Order: sequence, then C-alpha cells, then structure tokens
Amino acid sequence: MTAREGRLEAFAPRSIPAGVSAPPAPSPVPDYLTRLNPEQREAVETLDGPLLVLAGAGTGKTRVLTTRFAHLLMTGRAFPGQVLAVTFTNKAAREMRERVAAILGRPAEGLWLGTFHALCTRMLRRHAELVGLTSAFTILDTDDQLRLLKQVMEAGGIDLKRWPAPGLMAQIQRWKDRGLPPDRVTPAEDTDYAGGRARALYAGYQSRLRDLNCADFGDLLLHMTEILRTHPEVLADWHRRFRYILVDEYQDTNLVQYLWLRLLAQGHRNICCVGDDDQSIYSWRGAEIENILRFEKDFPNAKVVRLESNYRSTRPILAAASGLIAHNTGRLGKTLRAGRNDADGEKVRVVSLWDSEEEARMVGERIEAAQRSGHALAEIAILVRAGFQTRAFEERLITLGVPYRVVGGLKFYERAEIRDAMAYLRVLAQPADDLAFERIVNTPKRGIGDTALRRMHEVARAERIPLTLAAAKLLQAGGMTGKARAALSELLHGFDRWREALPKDGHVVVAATLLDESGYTEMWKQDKSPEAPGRLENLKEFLRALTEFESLAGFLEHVALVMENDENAEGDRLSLMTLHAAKGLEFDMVFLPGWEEGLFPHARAMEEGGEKGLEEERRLAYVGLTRARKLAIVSCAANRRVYGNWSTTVPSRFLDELPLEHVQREGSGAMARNRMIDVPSVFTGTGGLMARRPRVIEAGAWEVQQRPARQDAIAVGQRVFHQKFGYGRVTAVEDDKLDIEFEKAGQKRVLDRFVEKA
DNA sequence: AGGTTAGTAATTTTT
DNA sequence: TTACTAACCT
Repeated sequence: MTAREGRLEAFAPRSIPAGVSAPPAPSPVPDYLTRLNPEQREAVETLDGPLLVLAGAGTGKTRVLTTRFAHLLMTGRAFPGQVLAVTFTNKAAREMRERVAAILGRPAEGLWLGTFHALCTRMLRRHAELVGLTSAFTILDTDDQLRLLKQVMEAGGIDLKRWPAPGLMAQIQRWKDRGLPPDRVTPAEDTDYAGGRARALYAGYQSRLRDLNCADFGDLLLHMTEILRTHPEVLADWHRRFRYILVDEYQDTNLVQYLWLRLLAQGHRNICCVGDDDQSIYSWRGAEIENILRFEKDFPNAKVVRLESNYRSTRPILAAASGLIAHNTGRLGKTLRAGRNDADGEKVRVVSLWDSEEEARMVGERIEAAQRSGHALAEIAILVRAGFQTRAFEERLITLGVPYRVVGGLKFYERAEIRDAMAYLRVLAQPADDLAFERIVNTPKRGIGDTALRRMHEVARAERIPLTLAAAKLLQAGGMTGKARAALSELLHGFDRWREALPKDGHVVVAATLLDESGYTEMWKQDKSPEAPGRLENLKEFLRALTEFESLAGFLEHVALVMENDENAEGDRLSLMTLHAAKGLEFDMVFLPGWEEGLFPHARAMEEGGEKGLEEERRLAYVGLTRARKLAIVSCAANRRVYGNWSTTVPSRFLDELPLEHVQREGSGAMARNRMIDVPSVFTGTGGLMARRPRVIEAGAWEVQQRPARQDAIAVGQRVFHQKFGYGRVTAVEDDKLDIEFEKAGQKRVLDRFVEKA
C-alpha cells in the first residue's frame, strides 16, 4: 500500500464521466489513474518486480493492462520498444493497442505487442538459422501439418487406419506445448502410440519441416524457447531490449509459453501477469493452470493483487456464479463483489423444457419479447457447449426472422477456395513449398493423379530436392506420360512466367493472373453447386485483401497468423457461439441452453479428464454465467436428439450447484410430459417413441407454429422475397425447406412459408 | 483418373 | 442424423 491510496477510495471506475474538460494546470495524479479503484491502481503502479494480478470476471482486467502499459510509457520508465506485451488472440492485441493509444492520445507505434505466436515469429525470423531454418520460413496451417505428418507416417510404414494421424498430431502438439523437442521426450512417455514409435515419428516430422523450411504453430514457441535456452548471447540481447513484460490471460498459458516468458523475464524481473484461475478453460489445448502457482515460486517476492470488484453483472448473477465455482477445489480464491451501484437485479432463470425443440422455441420467444420491449439484439447472446447445438437455434431464429451471427465457425481463410488460392501464392513465393504444391498440382483437375505425384515424390526423396524441381527433372528425363506431362509442364511454365512478372506487375496483378491462367477461377465458374458463386466472391475478396499488403510475403504471414472472420459483424444481430468463444465478451441477456449431464458437463471431458475435467466444465459454466450483465437464462431439455435418435436426459449437476436463493425456476419437464402422454400413438411415428413431437399447442403460445404451410409450391430458380433477407433465388427445394441464394444475405436455408414469390 | 457408395465416427479450437 | 473418408467401380 502506498500512502496515496487512501485518498482514492472514492473513485469508482465507471462513476467518472468521460470527457470532462480538465483545468489547464496538470494534476499531480494523471487522469487515467484516477479512473481506477484502489486494487486496480495498485496493479498499475506496482511497476518493478514480478506481479501477479488475479482478476475475476468483469473486474477491469483489460483496463489494468492497458493503463499499466500506458503508465510505463507516460512516466518515461520505458520506450515503446522496451515493453513486451503478450496476448492470446489477435483481437485482444488489437484492443490493447487501441486502448493504449487512446490513453496516450496518439497512435501506439513501435510496440512489441501481439500474440505469443506473432511475437515469436518476429523473433524467430531473426534467429531462424539457429534451428536450421531460413528467415523466410513458412508457417503451416493445420491441413498442411496433418498432410505432412501422414506422409512421414506412411514412409515409416505405419498403418494409418490402426493409428490415425490426428492422434499423433495431438500428441506431438502436446509435446510442443510442454517445450519438448523430439530428443527430450523420454522413452517412458512413448508407449501408447504405434507401439512406442511416436517419438521417432515426431523426429521425422520435425526433420521434414526443416527440409521444407517450415514451422508449425507449436514450433514458433518451441524453437524460440530452445534458442533462448541454448544461446545466452541471444537471450542477453533480448534482455537488453525488454525491460517490462505484460501478459494477458495468463491462466491459459501452456508450459512452453511459460518457459519462454520466464527466460525473457530473467533479465529485469519486471513481469506482470494478469489472469483468472476460475476462467481457465483451455487445458485440452495444453494450458496449465499450475503456471499461476508456479509463478510465485519461480519469481520469489512476487506481489499478488486481487481484483474482486465486478462492474459487469448484477448481484444475483454474481452470487449464482460464485456459488457454482465454489464447488471447485484448489482455487486460488477470489470472491466477486458487486461493484456497481445498480447491482440489484433479476434472479438467474432456470427453465426446464420437454425437448430441445421446445428449448429453441422458448429461447426464440424470449428473444422476441426482449426485442419488442426495446432491447438491442447485439446485447443478447446464446452460448452453447458444443458447436452442433447452434443449428437448432439458427433454424429457430431464421424462422422468426431474428438476425443473428455465429461467432467462430468457419473462418474466411479456412475456406477451401481461399486455402487453394493461398497455396498458389505460396508456391509462387517459395517454390520449395511442397505442401502447397501438392495441394494445387491437381486443383483444378488437370490429370495429374496419384501415380504422377508418387513419381515426383520418389525423385524428390531420392535427390533431396523440392517437388517442383523433381517435377521439372522428370519432365526433362521424359518420365511422364502424355496427359500428365503436358499439364505439369504447363503448370511449371506458368509459375516461371508468373514469378517473372512479379517485380514488374506487382503481387496483386500477378495473383489475379495466376488464378485465371491456372484455370482455378474457371473451375468455380464451371461448378454448378450453389456455393460456387459465393466462392468466386470470396476469391475477389481475397484479392482485395491482398492489395492491403506491400509484399506477398507480408500477406502470407498475416494470413498464417491472423485467421479472422469479421463478416456479418455489422447491424443489430444476436450472437450465437460456444462458451469457449464467449470468453472475454459480455451481453445484457445471456441464454445458456443444454445444461444436461453428458452435454454439459460434457461426457467426454469427464472421461478424459476425470475430476479435473469436471472442474474445467464447471469453470466453463462460470464463464458462461459471468458473461451476463443483467439476465442469465439457463435451460435444460428432458429429451434431446443425439446422433439421430432421441434420448432422455438428466439435468446438469451444475443446476443443483446454483444457490437456490438467487435462482428462479420456470417451466417444467413434467408438465410437458403430461401433455405428451395424452397424444395418440400416430404421433410417435417411426423412429421410436420420441421421433416426432406432437404439436400440442397452448392457447396463444406458439403463434409461429400455427401459421399454415403454403399452398403454391416454389420451384428451383424461382425469385423470392424474404422479410429479413430480401430478394433471392431458390437453388434447392427439400420438403418445406428452401435453399436460397439471397442477393444481400448470401446462402440461407429457410422455410417456404416465410418467403413469397417475387 | 475420377466419380460413387459404403462405412464410421461424432467437444471445446485463442494461433 | 450427418459428414467425411476410403475402397471400389467405371
């Protein structure tokens, strides 16, 4: 405690109106500090030495980090380039950059602020030769990683059916997460995969990566940590550079990230980590909650500051979340206090329903009601445990005409056409990029099949040269037959030509030419599937994105590290996402459906993780609840369709763990069950008792359901109008559902009764 | 070489 | 139920 702090208790973070013009005389306490509460302020002003900030949900974690960053610069403790600020997501990095700039009152430039991976890439480009790469190494995406590993496994004579490659990939990633290169994996750890050959295959995979001048995501951290560990002069250099280190979402760090941080922090010991053990939900990706405990051990005399004043949620929500998370053991211990003056509010709702369809209807109804009473859709979210759950809600929302966006999902750069286009550019930039070459050599189909590819591989392996070179040699030596020969020759000449044109025409023009001349765009123009036009659109967008970069290499790196998708972001839309994707976000109203044993907590999590797995699920529930500012609506369905057939469910144990006095129970599975029993057996249909839910309709309740099916059939090709999506053309008809390519909204599936012929 | 069909598996996924 | 992969046929 410093002497000054006593005077600051009056300052609540949100109680100071923004934009109040200050008197000209500079205040002794900078404005940005007065906006903090005492704990936050302590976290910001403890500049020297190791500091651990345990920040509960909604306690102003980001504010502390950004203010601390700005404070370091404002007080002249460090130049921008002397602070290392690490986040997990690009979004978090961007947000921090913006907020620091806002405090500074000028753009924040020259910062080492970014994701672990981006920062490591930047560092590794300078030292690549120390791990056998060149500074122009390529970063592989998940597809490439798996393809490469499969090749290594095939070469090693592994039966890929008995030992699926994804399993080994996961193992290798776990090793990398723990900072273990192949030679440091102990034989004892290598028993359960492919008869103890995992380690050897890992070594083979790493060696192939080096041959190809590639690094996968794990390598970025692994290589950099290895370098810092084994090259004291390099480490000393970085120590000279970074005086202060800031780490966001510390509870999500894995071991290699921790080691990397620890090495870098050894210099000045000015490391500040901000995290919340109760929000650690990524152990399955290698995150180690123990890093928080280890922190105090590895950095003796570390100061610990707890942020416990929550400015986000109402008291009942906080109480419910706290009551729930209290069932976990081994917590560092934090208690969320309501920090708002208006913290009183509605109890958490727990709604039981007959089945998942009724659950979707309930959610839809309440959303409509909220909308009618003036709530913005952007302030409402549905948070589900697993991705497949979104479908039921999407269908319901489309029926109701409620605009929504699915957060997460397939990202722009993960689409097939974008990956293909990327692969073309990668071959252009790096002819030795075998994985990219393999991807596009027969896309579009040019008659270069397995046989031809195998022959190229043989030559490449025998002479230890890249595939493109091997292909050229084969052509020269006449080792290719008619069709494949002509096609391959044309492709290789094409690349020569495009590469030549690069300095003259620039990368954007060449990229466009390449996609045309290679026949790639033509392939999609010929494609009759309903997605094809959208894919062509995406390719246009791809080329547009390319114009924002000065060089091809810069673009490729951006795409490898920043896989983002911000379409559908505009407009007032409801958010639909997984609980994982919701971390760090907040909404007025949050729906938490599917709280049933097996789904949430997820059966798989408990099988694999036992008691620890269960606790992580509980933290996930805690994260979900604490996303809500004003109202949380939890629900469970008594019946749910699992892989096609209906099964009855047991309500989640988490429901019982919510403190009764803060919860209001509604609806009832029993009530719905009674309705069900009265129904004649015709309704129970073919697929078992629960196959089709009878339409028992309470007076006035399910208004939407009662609308009659349309009489006049709609055919493929018909131009139609939809209340929400506007005009579009029908691309497919299936029962009462229509696939429509909307002019504005893109491809959607809607019920025919919601469109009219245009 | 490429399309078709049968079999199988099915969370979460910041980079 | 659906979606993806691998063997199989043309």
